[in-house]
Amino acid sequence: MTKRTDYCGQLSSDDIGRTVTVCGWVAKRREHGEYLAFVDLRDRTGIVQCVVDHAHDIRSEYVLAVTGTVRERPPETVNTDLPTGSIEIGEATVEILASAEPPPFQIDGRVEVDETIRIHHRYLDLRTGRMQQNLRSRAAISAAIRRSMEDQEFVEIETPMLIASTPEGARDFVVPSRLSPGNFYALPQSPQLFKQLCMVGGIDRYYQIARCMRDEDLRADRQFEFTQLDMEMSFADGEQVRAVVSEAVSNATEMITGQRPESIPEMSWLEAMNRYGSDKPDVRFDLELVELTEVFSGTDFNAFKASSIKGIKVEGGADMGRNQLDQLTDKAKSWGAKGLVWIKVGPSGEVTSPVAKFMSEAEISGLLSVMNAKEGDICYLVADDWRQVVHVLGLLRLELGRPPVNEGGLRFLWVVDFPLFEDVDDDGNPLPAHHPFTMPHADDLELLSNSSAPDDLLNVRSQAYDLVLNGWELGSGSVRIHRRDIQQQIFNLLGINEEESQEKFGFLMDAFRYGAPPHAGFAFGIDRLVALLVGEENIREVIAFPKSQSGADPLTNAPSSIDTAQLNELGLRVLPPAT
RNA sequence: GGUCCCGUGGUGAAGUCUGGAGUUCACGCCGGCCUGUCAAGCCGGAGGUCGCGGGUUCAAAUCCCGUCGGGACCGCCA
Repeated sequence: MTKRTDYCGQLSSDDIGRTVTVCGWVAKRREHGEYLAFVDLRDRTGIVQCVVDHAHDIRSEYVLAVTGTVRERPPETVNTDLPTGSIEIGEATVEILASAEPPPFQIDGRVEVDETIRIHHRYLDLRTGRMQQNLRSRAAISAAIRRSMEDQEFVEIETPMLIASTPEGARDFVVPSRLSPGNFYALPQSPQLFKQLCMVGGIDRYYQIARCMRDEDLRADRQFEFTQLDMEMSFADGEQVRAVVSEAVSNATEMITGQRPESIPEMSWLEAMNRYGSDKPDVRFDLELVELTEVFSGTDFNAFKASSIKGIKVEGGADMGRNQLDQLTDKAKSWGAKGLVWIKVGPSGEVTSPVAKFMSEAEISGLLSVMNAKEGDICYLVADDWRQVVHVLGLLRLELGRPPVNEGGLRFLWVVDFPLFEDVDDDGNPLPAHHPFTMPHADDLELLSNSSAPDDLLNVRSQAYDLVLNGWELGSGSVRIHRRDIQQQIFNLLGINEEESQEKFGFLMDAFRYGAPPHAGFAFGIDRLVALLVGEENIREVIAFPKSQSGADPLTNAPSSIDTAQLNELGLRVLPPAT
C-alpha cells in the first residue's frame, strides 16, 4: 500500500510543487468525459480536490490512496468555500484500497436523515462532518477537564464497575454472579461511596472521568450510561469545590468557544423555585413567575382558594387563540395542574378571561398592577399548593419562552441551599433531596435534632449545590457528612435503622470510625456539557454509539437473549412475560 | 405507567383532514454525452408490501381498531 504523506485538509499553497499521497474516502466525483474528472477526497481533516482521468469506476465512499503533485488552481476555478480551494492534486494516480456500496444515506449532510437509520449505520454516520466535529469537540472538552483537574492537583483513581447494589437512588443495572449464584453485582450509578472512602484514605483530591449507569427511562438528555467528571476533596467546603468545578467547566468552555465564561453566579434553591419554577432554571430568558397569593387572599373564586397563586405574564401574548389556550390548559393539567387561568388585557385595560366574572374589580386591578400587565399582554395563573404551582408554571414558562439550544449564550448558574429533604413518604419518613450522605446546613442542625414535625424537616437546608447550564442540570454535589453520629441521625430520620444502615453502608460507617476528614465533592455530566457547548439539543449527537429511547441499540441489537447454558451457569431462569 | 407526534422507492419531503389507477418534488443510484467542475451540467433509466395485522367500503397510503418501531414530554432519574 502506498504510504500517506499528508492529510487532505492540511494541504495549502505552501505545498505547491510537492508530490504527495493522501488517503481517504471519495466524497464526490465530478466526471467531465473520459479524460477529466474531479474527485473530492475526504479524511478527518477535510477535503481536497484531485484531478484524475479515467475516473468512471471510482465511486462514492471508495477508499483511495491518491498520489500526485500539488498545484495552484487556475484563478477562475478557485473554490473559496473550501479551505483547500486554491490548490488541487494534479495528474493524480489512484490506488483503490477498498470499493464501497452506495451508502444507505448521503454522508454530505445535504438531506436530514432519520436518526434510527443513522444509528443503525453509525459507522457511516461518524464520517459526517457533524459527528466528526462533535466527537472531536468532546475529546477536547474531556482533555481540558482532565488537564484542569491535574493542574489543580487532583489524582485520577479508577473505581470498580462491579459493586454492591444499594437501596438508594435510581434503579440499578444488575449483573448476575457466576461464582455466587443467586447473588448480583450492580453497575455503579456513581462512584459516590468509593470516592468518600478515598478521602478517608488520605487521597485528599480525587477525580475520575467515570462511566455511570442508571436504569431509568431515557430522554433527550439522558442515556442509560453516561460520563461524569466525578471529584471529591478533603478539608474543603462547598465554596472551594464550586471554585474547582467552575475552573474545569470554564476551561472546557473556552476550549470550544474561545471565550471564558464570566464568573458563575449563585442562586438559592428557594429563589430559583420562586422565580423560575425549577431547580435548574434556564436564565437565558425572563418570563419569571410572579407571586399573587396576597392579591387573592380574600377571594370568592373557589378555584383560587389555594395556599399559593402565581402567574406568568407574556408581553404581547394576547393574540393566543382559544384553541391554543385550550391546548395549553390540557398540557398544564397533564403536568398536574387543576386548571390554567388566562387573562388577556385589552386596549383600555379591560380584561378577557373565562373566569373574569368570578374575580372582583380589586382583584383584577391588583393582578394587573402586580404583574405590570399592559394592553396586548396575557397572564397565566395557577392556584394550588406552592410545590404544584411552581412546578406547573415552571414547565409552562419553558413551553412559552424557551429559546433553541443555539441561542441566548451559555448561562451557567450555581443553585445552592437545596433542602435536605424533598418530601415525606407515605410512612412519614422524609425523602432525601440529594443523597443521604449530604451534610445539613450548619445553621439548621438544630431543626434537625429538636424536631420531628415533617414541616420543620422540609425546611432544613442542606449543603448541596447543583451546576446548571441553560436549563439543564449539569451536575450536583455536596458537603458530605463525615461524622458517624450525624450520619446515623440522618439514616434514622430516613427510616433506615442501624441494622439496615450497617448492612448497606457498613463499610462507610466503619471507615468513619478511623478518622474521616471533612470532605465535599461534585459530579457533572460530560455528555450534557458537550451537547450544550456544541449546540446539540440531544446528547445522542455527542455519543458515538447511543441507545434509542427504548434502551435498544439498533446497531448491535442489544439487548439480546442469552442461551440456556449461560443462564444455567448463572443459576437463572427466565420467567414468561407477565400478561 | 401516561400524553402527544412521526412511519410513503436508497435518503428527505408532499399526498392522509375531504377514500377513487403508487401520483409528485429534491437528493442519491445506474447508463450515455461532456476537458475546469466543486449543490457540475445535459439526455435517458431503474427503483414501492405507503411499518405490520385486522376491519369498514364497490374502492384504503388516506377512515376505524390493534400492533411494532422511532421521537418529544409527564411520572421516574438519591
